Amino acid sequence: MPPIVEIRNVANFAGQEVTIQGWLYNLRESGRLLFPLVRDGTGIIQGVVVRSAVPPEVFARIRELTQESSLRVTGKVRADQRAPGGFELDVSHVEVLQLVPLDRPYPITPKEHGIEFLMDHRHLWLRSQRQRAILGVRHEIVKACRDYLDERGFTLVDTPIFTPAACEGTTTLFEVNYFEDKAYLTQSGQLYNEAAVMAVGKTYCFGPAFRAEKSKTRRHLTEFWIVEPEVAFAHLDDTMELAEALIAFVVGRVLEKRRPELETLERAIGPLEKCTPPFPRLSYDDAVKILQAKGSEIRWGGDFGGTDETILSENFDRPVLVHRYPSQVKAFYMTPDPVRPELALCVDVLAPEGYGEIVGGGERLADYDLLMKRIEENQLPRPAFEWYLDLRRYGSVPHSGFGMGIERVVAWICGLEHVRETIPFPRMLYRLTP
RNA sequence: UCCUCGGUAGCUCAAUGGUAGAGCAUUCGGCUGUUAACCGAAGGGUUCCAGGUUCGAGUCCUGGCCGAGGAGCCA
Repeated sequence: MPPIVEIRNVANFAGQEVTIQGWLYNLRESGRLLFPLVRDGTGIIQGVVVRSAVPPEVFARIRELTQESSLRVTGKVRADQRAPGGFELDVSHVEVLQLVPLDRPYPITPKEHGIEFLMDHRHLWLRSQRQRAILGVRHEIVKACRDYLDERGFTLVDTPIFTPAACEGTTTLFEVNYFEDKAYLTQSGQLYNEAAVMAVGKTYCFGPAFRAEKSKTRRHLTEFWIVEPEVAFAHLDDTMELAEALIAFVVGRVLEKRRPELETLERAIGPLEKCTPPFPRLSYDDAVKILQAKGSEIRWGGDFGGTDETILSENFDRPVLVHRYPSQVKAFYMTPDPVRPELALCVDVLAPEGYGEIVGGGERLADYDLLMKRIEENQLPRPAFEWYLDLRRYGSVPHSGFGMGIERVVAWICGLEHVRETIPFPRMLYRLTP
């Protein structure tokens, strides 16, 4: 029996007989020649079937194969200049596992399709080369985040998905029945991170977050993934350095390990290669000045719109850290700047090329009285925050952290138009299936 | 939630108010090196739904449904 080989490894088997397990990607025919293209999740290889060289039933069986039929195909690996990937398979035998029926053919043909059709068939669309490349880059980004933090002494502490109240009070939450009670799907692990960090010193959580806002843009999902590191005794500058280093590490890892995927996506490498520290730092004050000079309607005290973020990031060739926003546009738990108390010790990182905010974070309020005041000002339900106040009663220390939205990072690194392609099964305002 | 655009063959799209079409896909035929192969032929329609105007509606009007792009909000 010939060995079962993954397509990505066929170069090691040149001249040998191998079996490949996969799906029919396409079939071309030219007289007494058949060219079945087989994919197996690791690559695509072109098979060559010469009518005179195989038994008639083998030729007939391959000829009637339909797109995405599952199969095992056996043949000899041969280097060939004409083949994409450099190798092709001289087929001698085929075993059909399931033949896609003629009266119900595979819906996604190797031609152009509209986004609605593709999203309705997302479960099949994932098989395409482009989507497989995105899944690979996403995996690498997630792994890079975890490797970076794990190697620096962070402990992963999982935070709950069901929560009793809003983390930030402002955004809309998904409400669910929780036996006789109401619960909400988390929008951030932030508050629980603050409890965990007092236990382990450096922590992060990595999980899904949910926002029930009716956002309808290329940057929004209702369910998205976020990595949130938190460090005890860290100040704003420390968290800015951490965000910068993490982003640079992630980009570097993708460049190192996922070149083929970036090529499939036709992603320009140059802009990614520039993403090395230090990243430019920009105060909110200066950012507003730049925006006003470029014709934005922004006034001091307001938050940036998507267009503002794009204008700002276009001034730089790498991610830009914007710090010290007015407290009024940021969450209640931000520490005020001791020099200018109307500002929060916070930072947003804007990705280059108009991809917008990928990181948001800052220094948390460590003072009990001030935090109490903020909770009251924001009319947050105090009982739900008693445990959070405990963190300021029992050995409160300065601490800082941030959240990085995985989908936006994937969209940026892959050069995608829309975050809907960055996650296997996107959840959006008008999209709950498949 | 608001603004804009769209819904016609399996897919992507055309069609001055006057016989509903093309490319691709599918089936059949041809080709011994094809690269989203190519060449020839065939089959394929509740024009999103419900009303209305008209001799006549895919086209015009009203309402609804579904989707896309953007805004606000956010990662």
